[in-house]
Amino acid sequence: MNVVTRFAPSPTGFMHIGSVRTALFAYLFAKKNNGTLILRIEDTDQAREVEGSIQHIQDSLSWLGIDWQYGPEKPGPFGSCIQSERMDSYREFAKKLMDAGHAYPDPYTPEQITAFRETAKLEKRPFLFRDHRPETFDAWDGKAPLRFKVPEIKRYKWNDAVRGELEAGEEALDDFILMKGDGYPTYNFAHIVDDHLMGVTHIFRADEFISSTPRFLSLYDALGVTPPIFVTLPPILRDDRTKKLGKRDGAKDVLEYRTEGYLPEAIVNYLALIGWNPGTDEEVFSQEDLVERFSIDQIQKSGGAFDETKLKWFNREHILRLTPEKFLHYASGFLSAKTKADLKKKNLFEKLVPLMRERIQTFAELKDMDEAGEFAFYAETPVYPVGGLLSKDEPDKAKTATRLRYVASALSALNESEWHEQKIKETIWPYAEEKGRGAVLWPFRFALSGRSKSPDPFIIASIIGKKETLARIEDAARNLG
RNA sequence: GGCCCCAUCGUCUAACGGUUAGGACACAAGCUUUUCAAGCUUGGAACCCGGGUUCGAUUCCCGGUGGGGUCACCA
Repeated sequence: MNVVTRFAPSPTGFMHIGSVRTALFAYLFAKKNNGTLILRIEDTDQAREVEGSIQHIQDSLSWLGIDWQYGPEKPGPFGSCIQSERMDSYREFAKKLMDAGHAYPDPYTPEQITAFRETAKLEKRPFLFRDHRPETFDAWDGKAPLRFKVPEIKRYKWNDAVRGELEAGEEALDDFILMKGDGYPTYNFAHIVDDHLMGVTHIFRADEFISSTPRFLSLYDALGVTPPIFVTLPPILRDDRTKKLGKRDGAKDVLEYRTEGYLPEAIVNYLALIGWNPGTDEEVFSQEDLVERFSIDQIQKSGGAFDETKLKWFNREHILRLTPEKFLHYASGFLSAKTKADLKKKNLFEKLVPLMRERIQTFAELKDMDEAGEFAFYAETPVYPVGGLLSKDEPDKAKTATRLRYVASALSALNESEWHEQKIKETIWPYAEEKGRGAVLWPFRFALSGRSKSPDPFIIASIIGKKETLARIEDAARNLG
């Protein structure tokens, strides 16, 4: 089968984690099967439309590496991928239904409908548009709301690729609106027409649509169209599991994760594992791995919570896998211009990659570290209180100065080719063992960094170089008197 | 409330009738080459409840409970 999937957001704002996951699964499945992914914009509710959303949605998907064959700027053989530009199709199908006796113009005003609903509410029963259907009706003028004349109130059973046999009943069926008073189709109608016209074979959707499936099915029946395969995804819950993740309660714009220093591959990796698993213990995947392994029958039925802590762990795993060049590229976006310039001037930027990499989970942490001055001492001689050099083990100034002078003289014996972390460590270690690690290593490290918390002295020394290392140590010893 | 869906450690999950119920995140302790990270080792931690079916149920069936969803001229 030639697979065609679609992701069909409404342009009502940004994309959150939940909608991204739906898009991702549709993408993975299409890609895996050399199929087609259509990005369809469902903009039939003018009131809710938010300016710029279409671009924002595309930016989000692109950032995540999710690409599509047909979209807002790439019409398909079926025409535009934006519903507001497909009005002719909806009118045509509406007319077809009307002519076949499956639809009729709504004779009531919105006020009357509201009154019906109020009555139902007072009688504590759900409002369904059933016994309000007029005996006879005029031809459709194309302006009045058009209602579907549901052929039969019955129980529907269908098969879902994830959930298996599902059923829902008559309670969901009534003469629902096909075309609204403003001339636009409803979602219920438009998505069915489009999926049909676009040849969609698999609908990846959230599970909130299960309960309205009987409506869709009754419409497919009336249209004489075979429904696509439903692939219903489990919900993503808030981290407290109290409800489905949604824009209303805190779900944020997925692009915010970019600002916060997350890698798109980490987001994709983590999201793929909420509601799907490869059937093995492996967890860290590249996008290519995911495409290769993805399959519908490993999709989960039950909902899963979105846990940002685990996302951070995935982010770290992917940061660890970045090439130094890529790491630097991302890091550049989070370091101050001054820090970058200082480090580059002394040729230290590349040397710091392993150090930076092992200390962060998100790139935003690099920004925090930078602002806290945790990189400044590499390029600039640190200024610090002399007392900081004294360790708990060795509070005596004169003795600390002696230790430092010994370290300096031992290191000065090394030539440039020996100036690397391992050799520096070997040179100092026996002395540190003899005099007490704290008594030697603490002042050594503090002399180089001027900070009570920093990477170890050997790595710092190897980064800033022999000359600078000796200068800093001698300076420290001199200040101690 | 009616209807629908779901149910394994705190969280994400493995198991497709027989396992000491596995892994990962998180957490705790210990180790490690001063500190901060990282790393390593170890540890605690789950089959929602009740009935069936079966030689045997976490697994299959039914009921309950709990959670989620849905009842628009929104999608």
